[in-house]
Amino acid sequence: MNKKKLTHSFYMRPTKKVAQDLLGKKLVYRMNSKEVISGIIIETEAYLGVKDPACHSYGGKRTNRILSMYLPGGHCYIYLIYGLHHCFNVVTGSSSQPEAVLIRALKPLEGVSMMIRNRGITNVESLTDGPGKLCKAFNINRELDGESLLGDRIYIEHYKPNISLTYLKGPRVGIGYAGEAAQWPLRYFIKEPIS
DNA sequence: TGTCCGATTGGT
DNA sequence: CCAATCGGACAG
Repeated sequence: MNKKKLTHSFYMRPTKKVAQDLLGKKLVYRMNSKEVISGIIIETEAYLGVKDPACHSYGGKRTNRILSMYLPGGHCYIYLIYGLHHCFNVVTGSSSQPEAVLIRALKPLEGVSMMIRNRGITNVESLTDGPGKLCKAFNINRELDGESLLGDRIYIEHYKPNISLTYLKGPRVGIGYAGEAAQWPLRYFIKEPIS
């Protein structure tokens, strides 16, 4: 099961399903031929496209920033938020459905020393426990926007945790402007600890 | 061209 | 609680 890259068909499924199923999977970033950074996905959020007031593509919006959302499932959608932090998303569904899954938190696995360097902190607990934090730890930025997750530079693998996982869900974070949609239980997370 | 503001974070 | 920090989005 491990070391098996998720395929195109995985990402083409309904966004909520992908968001939940990404929990416990392993995000791998190969900075170059030698250096590998990876972590287990422990928190995600689904963004449901044109019908979702919290989604950047709400109402069919199609601006330069969000063009990657209009790629087929299995691509990266990365944008800068608050002029300070990057957010990493996994594009889902067909190109006519501009939907994505935000990766909100990881449990660091490989390349921890590099994450510590990238983040400028030593506390491993808070290395990748937020969408902006994990991008900084992985040194991910908009240069990877639109990149395929089926290639060798960045991808997601199956992963077999050593313990059974407890799956939870709740309202998404930081989208108070979205009205009713702010209550939709589209945030998925795993109860710690994971090994 | 001008103004407003955000799928966050870190420090007070 | 609040500042940081900047580019996207949209109004004019």
